[in-house]
Amino acid sequence: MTKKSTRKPHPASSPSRDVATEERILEAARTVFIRRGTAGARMREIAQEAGVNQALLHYYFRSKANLAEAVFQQAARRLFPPVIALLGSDASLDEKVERVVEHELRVLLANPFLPGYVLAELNQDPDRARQLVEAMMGTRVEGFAPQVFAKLAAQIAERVAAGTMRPITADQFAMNLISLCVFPFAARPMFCALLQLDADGFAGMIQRRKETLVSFFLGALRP
Amino acid sequence: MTKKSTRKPHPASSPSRDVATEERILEAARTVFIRRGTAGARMREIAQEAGVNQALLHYYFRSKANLAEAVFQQAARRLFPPVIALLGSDASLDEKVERVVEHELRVLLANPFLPGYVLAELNQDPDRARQLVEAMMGTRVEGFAPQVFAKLAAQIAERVAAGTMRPITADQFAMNLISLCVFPFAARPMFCALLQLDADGFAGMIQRRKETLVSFFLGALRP
DNA sequence: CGCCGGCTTAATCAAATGATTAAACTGTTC
DNA sequence: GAACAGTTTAATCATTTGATTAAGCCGGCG
Repeated sequence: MTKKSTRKPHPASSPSRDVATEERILEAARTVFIRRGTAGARMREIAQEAGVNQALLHYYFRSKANLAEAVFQQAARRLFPPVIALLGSDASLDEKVERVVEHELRVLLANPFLPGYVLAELNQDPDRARQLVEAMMGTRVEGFAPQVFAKLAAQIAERVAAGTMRPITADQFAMNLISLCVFPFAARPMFCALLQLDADGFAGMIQRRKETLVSFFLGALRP
Repeated sequence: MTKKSTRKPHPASSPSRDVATEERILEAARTVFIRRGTAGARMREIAQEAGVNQALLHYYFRSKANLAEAVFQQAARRLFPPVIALLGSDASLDEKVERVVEHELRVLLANPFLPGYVLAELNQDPDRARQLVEAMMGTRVEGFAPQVFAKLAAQIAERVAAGTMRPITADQFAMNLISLCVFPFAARPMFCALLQLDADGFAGMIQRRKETLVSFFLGALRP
């Protein structure tokens, strides 16, 4: 069903598959892997979710491990490069804080299960850490981590010297900012249980958080 | 081996097992479940880790699900009640911040993989949320969440009225504090990859964090 | 001793699961 | 429209895995 009437001729390319089907499989794999984790996901469930036969998963991706890696790298590429780019940009520190908070809460509110999935994968499979950096190599996030932190440190030093900020290392600066943005999503089931929130209640709480988090963080940096 | 020479007679108790063996199994189960996650853990690996036969796992615990739940509830009981008790105590807000940070970083430094494991479980199995509150019922954490947050809110309102603190809801106060303490551990593989740290480097970074986190957090609350 | 009951093990089972195979289908080309 | 190449499917395989079974072990007690 949903067959493409216009099919590109692939004269000499290696086995070139139906890109729409491949995307449908990836979409289903995202859903199932994010819901169950890689170890808990079943190829049959992914096939059913995609509305195709199980053998097709192996036709497009060779193995479960390949499919899982594709999903993970895609998730990692969505989560990390934008933040690193923001932190490494030329904006002022205040602007960076504001933009990172705004960007993170907006993106994570639209994908509330991404952080839990990515963190679980990173914790359960030692190889995921390597795949993480590998996923970011392809994104040409100019400079990558070291330069970003060097730049952050320089900005901080400048403002500390000017007396408009209390000293903090770039590492701790970034870690605090990311923690405050991401952890509520990673620990979403915990907070929902403790504060007795449903999905809407959680979203509302994050909305209120948007208002307060920037001033909280900037307030902590005052001298 | 390591047979108990003194064995208690268990006249009318339900099948009472060798408590030392049971503890060895639980210890092994902790290790494997925390390392691989429940879905990724194998009963055979747990048995080998404990140095016993696989059938013994089923003799002491009926099923993998039972064993996994025992490990999870134990981990949850170690992580949550102390923090809730600290937050609900009679100490001042400043003292609470200081004590929570000190307690969390110390406990998590000794068990760096607990947060990742617990969060992964909560995200991958919807039933874990119920088991979480169930685990905390048994600990008689006087008052439980609602009272704790009510008390926090009262303390905050008092200091806000006195002009010594900027307003913040008790929810956000607690969420910020927990996020800053726990997230670096939950995202440990991520930070280790991004900052190129090994286990020692990570521990050192947390040590430095101990010095700065309290003043960072209290600084954010200044009016 | 001899047997009794709880503990432990080796061996095995049945179901689940990732992967493969061979056949059927579909649109394209000549 | 017949042959062809890429795509999709139903059926099946081999392995893994949680769970069970039946027999062995070991100390205590009569």
